[in-house]
Amino acid sequence: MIENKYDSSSKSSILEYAKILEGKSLKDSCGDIAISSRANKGNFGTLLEEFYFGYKPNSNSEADFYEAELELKSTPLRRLKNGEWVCKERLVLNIINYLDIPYEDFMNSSFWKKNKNLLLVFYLWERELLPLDYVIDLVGIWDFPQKDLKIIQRDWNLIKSKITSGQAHLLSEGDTIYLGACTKGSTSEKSFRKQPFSDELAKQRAFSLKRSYLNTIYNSLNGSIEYDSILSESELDEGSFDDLIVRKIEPYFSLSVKDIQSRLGLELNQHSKNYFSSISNRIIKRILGVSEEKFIEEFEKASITIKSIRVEENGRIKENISLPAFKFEDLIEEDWNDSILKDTIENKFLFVFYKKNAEQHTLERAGFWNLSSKDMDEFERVFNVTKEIIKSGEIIRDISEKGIVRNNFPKLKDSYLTHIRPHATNRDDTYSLPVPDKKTKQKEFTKQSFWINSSYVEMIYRALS
DNA sequence: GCATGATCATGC
DNA sequence: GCATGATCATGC
Repeated sequence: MIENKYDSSSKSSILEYAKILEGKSLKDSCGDIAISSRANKGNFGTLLEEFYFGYKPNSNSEADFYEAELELKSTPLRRLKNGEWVCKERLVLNIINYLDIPYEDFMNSSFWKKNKNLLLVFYLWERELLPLDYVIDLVGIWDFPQKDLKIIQRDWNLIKSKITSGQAHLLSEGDTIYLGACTKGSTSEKSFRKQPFSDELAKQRAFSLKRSYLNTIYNSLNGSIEYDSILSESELDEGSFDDLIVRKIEPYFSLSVKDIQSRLGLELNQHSKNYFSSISNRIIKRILGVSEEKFIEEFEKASITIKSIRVEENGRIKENISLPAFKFEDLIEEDWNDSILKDTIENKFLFVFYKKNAEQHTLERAGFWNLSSKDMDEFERVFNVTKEIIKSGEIIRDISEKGIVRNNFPKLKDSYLTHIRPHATNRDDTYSLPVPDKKTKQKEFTKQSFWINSSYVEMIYRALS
């Protein structure tokens, strides 16, 4: 029915035909399929392939339009509170074949063969709508820029080397910069696979472009945001991503915050209470050579967050790191794999440590860190414990005479990695509970968040020395 | 003294 | 008005 609408051997013809989708839903574009009962069930990508492009979805190792070397991918955008649209999820590409990859090179890999050129269809996801009614916002072909490709190629090699050294079960999303090895399939036993150089079963994983990277693709196809890059293409030949960036910070090691400020010509307002956190972020941006009002391209693409930590004179770290407060109602609806929490913690962090020295702090060390697969499993465990507590409605343990409310959420001692603490303006700053508390019948509870234990941060601090 | 709960300050 | 980073207060 769609024959002759485009030339499947020509990139430009396919793109031209795909572009017609912009501003419309599949129902608009394909009309008659709306009455098909099947069409109300399929997911967006399947419907797009079958009814608009007119081919059956497949799992070939070749690209979807193999003559044109073009792989079709659709991906949802979700609206933020401020009205802006952002990518909702990572872009999942082909499955990682643990048994084959040790014998592949990047350039002849199944990954590169299939995904060299992506035809991307961004659609506006809305909870209440059927896939047929999602409006297609933007269509474009993505050719990886050389600079990105260098990073992606290294990511691919890192994933390969973990598998080659019998560590497929230890793969973790945060290991890599732009290209991830994301879990694919259910978390149940059956999604475990054999790996070639170890008897341990490993979770099935697929190559994926991180959500943050996909977001910058969307923005650059749209031409909407300006980024400042910190690594040139030639620099990338001189070392790993991590090393290159830490090397840029190194000249400032052992200088006091004040000295760095005067060296960089940064205004200082010591009296402001969040002086430290704001000044530290500004310092790192300036050291990396990025103007303050712009985003760091590589950090945005890789979703790298800067964490500035103060170290006591005796080498201890007092502060736990807070994560954004969660909504009780949202958390119980989430599966770990598509949870906001996992999304927040699975990428890399740039830790910058400032050591207290007499009355001032000096920049002591810096380095990248990401949670290991074991850490991710531990977070998943604590996440699920928390979820069950909210679901059971057994939240409050007791209330002291002074009105201090003790709860049953996981505590510092319950995990080496994370605990739950209030994160609110005051006790009355609450979110509603999906199940009223059994003891007090209250329907709301003080906002809480996951915190990363200071002892874990201390461990990072020692590891980066 | 430390763990836990409560609250503050700032900036968007 | 809220998110975020930081710090204070209470009680074991």
